[in-house]
Amino acid sequence: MTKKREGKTTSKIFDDHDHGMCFDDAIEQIENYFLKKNLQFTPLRRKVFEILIRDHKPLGAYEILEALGRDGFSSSPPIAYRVLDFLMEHGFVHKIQGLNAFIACSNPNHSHSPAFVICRKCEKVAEVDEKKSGISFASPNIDNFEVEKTTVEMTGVCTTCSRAATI
Amino acid sequence: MTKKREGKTTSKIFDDHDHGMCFDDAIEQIENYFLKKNLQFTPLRRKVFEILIRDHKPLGAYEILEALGRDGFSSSPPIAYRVLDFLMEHGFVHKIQGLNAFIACSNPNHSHSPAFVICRKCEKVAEVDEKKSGISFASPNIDNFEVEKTTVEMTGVCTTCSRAATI
DNA sequence: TCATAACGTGTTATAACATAACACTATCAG
DNA sequence: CTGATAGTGTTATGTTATAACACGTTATGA
Ligand SMILES: [Zn+2]
Ligand SMILES: [Zn+2]
Ligand SMILES: [Zn+2]
Ligand SMILES: [Zn+2]
Repeated sequence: MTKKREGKTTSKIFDDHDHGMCFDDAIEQIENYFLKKNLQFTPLRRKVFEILIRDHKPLGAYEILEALGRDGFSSSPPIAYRVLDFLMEHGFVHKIQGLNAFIACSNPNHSHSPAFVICRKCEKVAEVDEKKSGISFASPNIDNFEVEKTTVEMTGVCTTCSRAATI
Repeated sequence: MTKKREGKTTSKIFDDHDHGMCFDDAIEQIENYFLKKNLQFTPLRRKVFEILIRDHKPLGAYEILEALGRDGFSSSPPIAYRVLDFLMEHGFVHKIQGLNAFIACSNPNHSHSPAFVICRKCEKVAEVDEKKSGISFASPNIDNFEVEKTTVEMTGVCTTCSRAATI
C-alpha cells in the first residue's frame, strides 16, 4: 500500500507565506532562470515543477509519477527521477532525505544551503533559511574538506500536532 | 587539525583515532551500557555491532546481512533492520541518510547530535561533534517546534581523493 | 548537405532498500 | 501453570532508484 503524506496544520514557519503568490512567482522565476541559462523549460519539466509547487509539500517520486500519468505524461520511474535530478541541480527542488521525498524550493533566487523542519506526524516540511533557523555553518570548510553540499533536517512535532495530541 | 606543508594538506578528521583502541573501547562501552540498562547484548546484536565497528565504515543493511550470513547467522532482511533499529535507539549506530548506510557511533558515551562529513568519492565518513564541526544549532527550538532529532551531513571530497584527482 | 553529437523523452527490466505478518522459543511474573 | 514479553527466524511484499537501450529533434560543423 502507499504511504500517506498529508497535513493540515498551522505553525508559523509552515505557512508564513502567500502561496498563491509563491506559485506564480516560482513559475516566473524558474522561467527566467532557464531563459537566462539557455536551458529548456520543457512541458515535462514544467509539469513536474507545477506538481511540486501546487500544494508545496513533499512528494515521493512515485506520487509525482502518478500525477504525471493523470496528466497524460509517461509515468515510468526514470521520467520522474531524471527531471527531479535536473531541477535539483539547478536548485528549484530539494530532496528531503528523511522522507525520501522531493519538495519545491521556497527561495530559489537566494543561493542557500537549505535546512528543513519536518513534522513527523503530519509530514509538513518548512524550508528555513540558515540564519533564520538558528543554525549556522560557522565554517564552510572543515579540516580542508571542501563541503559541496549540506543536508540539514530537523525532525519533531509541530505545534498543531502537538496540541492535537494533548487534547 | 589542519596541516599545510609544502602545498600539501592533510585531513585529519577521517583518521585521527587509534582504531584498535576504538574497537575494544566500543565493545566495552556497549557492554557496560547494556548491563546498566538491563538490556540484552545478544550474540546477534554483538555480531552486528562488531561488523560495523570492525572497519568503522558505513555499510548498507544488505552488506551487513551478507556478513551475518558468512558468520552463520540468518541473513533475511528483517534481522538486520531490527538490530540496527535497536542499536540506533540506544545511540550506538547512526544512519547515513545520504548513503542509505549505517555506521557505528564514534562517541557513544557523549550525548550528541552527530554531524557527518562524507567524501563522495571514497565514501569515507567522519562523525564530528557539533561544536568541532563549526555547526551550531543556536536554538533547539524554532517557532515552538520542538526538535527531536537532527540530521546533518556534509558531502564533498576529502583531501586524499582531491589530491588523487589532480595528479 | 550530410554526418554526428547532444539532448530530451520514452521503454523494459532490474537493482537496492525496507517492512508486514506471522511462527517459534525462552524467560519470567503472578 | 498461564499468559505476557522479548528475541530470533521465515516468507512474502512493498517502496525507492537505476541500468540499458531506443528514438526523434535540434544544434554543430566538415
Ligand atoms: Zn531552497
Ligand atoms: Zn504536524
Ligand atoms: Zn554518534
Ligand atoms: Zn575520499
